[in-house]
Amino acid sequence: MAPDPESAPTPTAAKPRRRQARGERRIAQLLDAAATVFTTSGYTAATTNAIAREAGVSPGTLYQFFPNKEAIAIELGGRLLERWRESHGTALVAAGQPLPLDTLLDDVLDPLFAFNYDNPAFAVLIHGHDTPGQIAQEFNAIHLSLLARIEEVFATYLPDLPPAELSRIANTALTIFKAGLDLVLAHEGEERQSYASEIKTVLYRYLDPLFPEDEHCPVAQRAARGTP
Amino acid sequence: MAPDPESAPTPTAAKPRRRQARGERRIAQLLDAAATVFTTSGYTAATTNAIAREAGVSPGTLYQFFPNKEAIAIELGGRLLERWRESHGTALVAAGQPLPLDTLLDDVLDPLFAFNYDNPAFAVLIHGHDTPGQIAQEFNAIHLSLLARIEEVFATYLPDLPPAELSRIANTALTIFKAGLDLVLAHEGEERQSYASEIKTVLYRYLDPLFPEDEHCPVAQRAARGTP
Amino acid sequence: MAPDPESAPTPTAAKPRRRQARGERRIAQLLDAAATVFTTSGYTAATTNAIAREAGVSPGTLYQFFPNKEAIAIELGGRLLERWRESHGTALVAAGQPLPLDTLLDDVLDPLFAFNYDNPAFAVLIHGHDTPGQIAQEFNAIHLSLLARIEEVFATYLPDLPPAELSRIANTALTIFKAGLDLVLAHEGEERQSYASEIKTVLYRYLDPLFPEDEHCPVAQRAARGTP
Amino acid sequence: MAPDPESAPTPTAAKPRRRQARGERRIAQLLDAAATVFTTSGYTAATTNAIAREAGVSPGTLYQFFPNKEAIAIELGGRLLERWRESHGTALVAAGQPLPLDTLLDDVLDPLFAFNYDNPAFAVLIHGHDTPGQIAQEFNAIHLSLLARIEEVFATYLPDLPPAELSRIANTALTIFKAGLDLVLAHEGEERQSYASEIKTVLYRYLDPLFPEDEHCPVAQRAARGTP
DNA sequence: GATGAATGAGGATTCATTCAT
DNA sequence: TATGAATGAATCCTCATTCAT
Repeated sequence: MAPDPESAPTPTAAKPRRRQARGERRIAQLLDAAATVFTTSGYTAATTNAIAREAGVSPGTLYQFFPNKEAIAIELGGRLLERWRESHGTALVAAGQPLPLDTLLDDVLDPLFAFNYDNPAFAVLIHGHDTPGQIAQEFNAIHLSLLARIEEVFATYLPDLPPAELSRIANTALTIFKAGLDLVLAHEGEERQSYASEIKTVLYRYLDPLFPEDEHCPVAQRAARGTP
Repeated sequence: MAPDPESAPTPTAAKPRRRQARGERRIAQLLDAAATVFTTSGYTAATTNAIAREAGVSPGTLYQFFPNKEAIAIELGGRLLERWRESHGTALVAAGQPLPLDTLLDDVLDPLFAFNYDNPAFAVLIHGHDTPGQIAQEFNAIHLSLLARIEEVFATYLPDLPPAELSRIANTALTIFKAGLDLVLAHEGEERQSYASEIKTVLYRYLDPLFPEDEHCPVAQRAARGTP
Repeated sequence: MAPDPESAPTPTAAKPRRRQARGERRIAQLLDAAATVFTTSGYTAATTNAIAREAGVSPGTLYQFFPNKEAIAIELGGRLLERWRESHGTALVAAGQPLPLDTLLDDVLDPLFAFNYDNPAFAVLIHGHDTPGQIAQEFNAIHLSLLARIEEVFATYLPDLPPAELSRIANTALTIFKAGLDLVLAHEGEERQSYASEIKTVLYRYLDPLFPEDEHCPVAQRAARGTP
Repeated sequence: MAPDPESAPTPTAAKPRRRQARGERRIAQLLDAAATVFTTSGYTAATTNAIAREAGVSPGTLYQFFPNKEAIAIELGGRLLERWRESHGTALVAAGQPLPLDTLLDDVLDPLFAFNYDNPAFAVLIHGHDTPGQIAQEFNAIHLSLLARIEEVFATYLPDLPPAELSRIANTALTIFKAGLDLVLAHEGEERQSYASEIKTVLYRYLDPLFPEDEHCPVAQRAARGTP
């Protein structure tokens, strides 16, 4: 049993910092466990008891930090998204000038793939096959924020495209990426690399004709992508 | 649309079989109900009671025809696949000569999209996000058979490609199609048409560079696809 | 009678364990309930809901402590066996010198009968008419261990008997005892005593001719048994 | 509800013979099936559907002849008892003069064992471990009728015994026989024979001291039984 | 009579969630 | 806070029994 050093009913308002800290640790612990369990079983089949067990705490403790199963998934998704943003997400916006498409794809997708290798729960949650009603909603929001980012980037390249089309292209690209990610994650080692390349090729060939010809993109390079 | 055999008791024809008739009708009814429920909730979250209720029968009746939930999904998947094969599945093999890629894509994907508009459960099942163990197995088999078909077709165009690459390309194409299908099904009316086109464009641009230049494929047509 | 730990919250002693305490109490409670229900309905017809109800808890609580109905029966059987061993089981081995048969029978059977008066579930489980597969296995193990003990004792009296015969005799004696036990338990008061005597007589007369004549067993005593 | 076969409002008394005949065949079929299933699974675990299937008829048909599961067991038990009586049951009463005990035991038990080899369902039903309430009652009746027969026989040998004791002895003997039967049936071939002998020995030694010494029973023979 | 479909209450078991300690 | 016991509705599935044909 974990000894509770805080249990003394001292009427003095004692160090709330400590509490927060421990709470945060617990939450992280629980979210890690949730990530594992969701990845293994999917959202619906995952049980809160399994998550608590995986986290090494009792079910009661879990509910001390999350009001219900849904909230765990939402918080986990949010944190993963945030983690992503913190580490690589700004790269493609920070870049002052437009990059050539293939560079752009490498710059964006390589870390995104890498991130998902390390955080497979992200794919599980963001996909949202499975996740019922309310949750889907919540993750749709995340989806939409990704979408918005993509549109933003595309818009810098294609400022004249009608918004509807821009949206459709972004949506299509994101969809291809998400599906491709599953494909990539479903393989290991060299195969995985090959599939990652393949997905980038798909996106390159899909998007290339849309992008304006510019000097940032050497012909040789494009040709290489175009006919492997 | 699935014909409702329960509807009007037309006094015309249909007499020869008696005993099994009611049962067959019930099975169809149950599978229709299952399709609805699976589409709405996904496999894991779907309950056999919900399926029975949707079919307007008692749970016991359901179990008279199916040993368990899994069997329902498998039978439903099998029937949908069969229905598909009966109606359009042979088209792409029946074609004597190789078609130009865009025609091929239209010929194959248009009916496939159309079929999935009418049978949204197919997408749910074939995707198999969610579906546990044994089922995944079962549908993996369907997936693999589709894959084999695609490889077969591609092989007629690209006889010199190393098998591993052929397999990867087929897998990638199928993945794009399946993901695209979800995207398409997620929209209605004109939007849906636009997305269907978009997916065909993705696949066209992905596959076109792989396909040999030949007279079946007029330059003008390809150009149109290449830069819309 | 099983002591009821739930009864009066005597402020004396019993404090060292807290957490597990309630659980242990529940388990005992559930096993008591199971004993009652198994005795009343037999294993197959007993329902876990009935056991839970009898124990005054919800079905969920039962499953917090036992994975399934089988486990309850096995645990109950194990505990009863253990309880038996703790209280009287060693008597017949502890006895340094071979006793005369009638003393032996009294020493062994009287407490065994008494134990079964208080724990009628033991007979239900040990008999295993009814209990399907895995359970039967489990209780067969108990049966075999009893058998081994009996053979052991008989062997000290009859070291020259061929093992096959020894085994058959032990098996027969145990069978008679078990059947007799049912007979005894089916009666009350004086009748019960008479039947208990009768069973001992049966066993005495069955085994006596096998046992060597020795001075431990006065003729008079034997004659009394031999012709009542 | 059990259909009343007499209910058809046909004013003409039409060939009831044929109907009866077919019905009897069905009933026999069903009872055979029931015997098999009860023997395999015990009464509680046996299902009417399983019985119908084993009989090669539909569940509906079963219920055309029996109002419920219980009735099947009762009828089966009754028929087996009757079959027993018809074939050997009268032997021991028909015998004008009292036989020596060992002859009597051979005469009675050998065919009884043989009968049970061929009709293992008899043991299952008569034992009535398992069988709930009402049924047990019913089979208790059969048990009592057997008991009465035994008492009757014993009474011819021991006319002076107080009825209570007579009853107890008969009950004990029957109990030993039933338990012994299980033991015997649980073995095959030579083992089975050995156990059958052993049970007869048990009964012989139990009953012998009760029976009056008489010239029907040669000393040599008795000695053989007494100390094998 | 026979069939097989239909029923629905009930049984084992699970799981999100709450509560006493 | 942490614990783990408690809950009970909901799940999947079974089975005795009934009903339409």
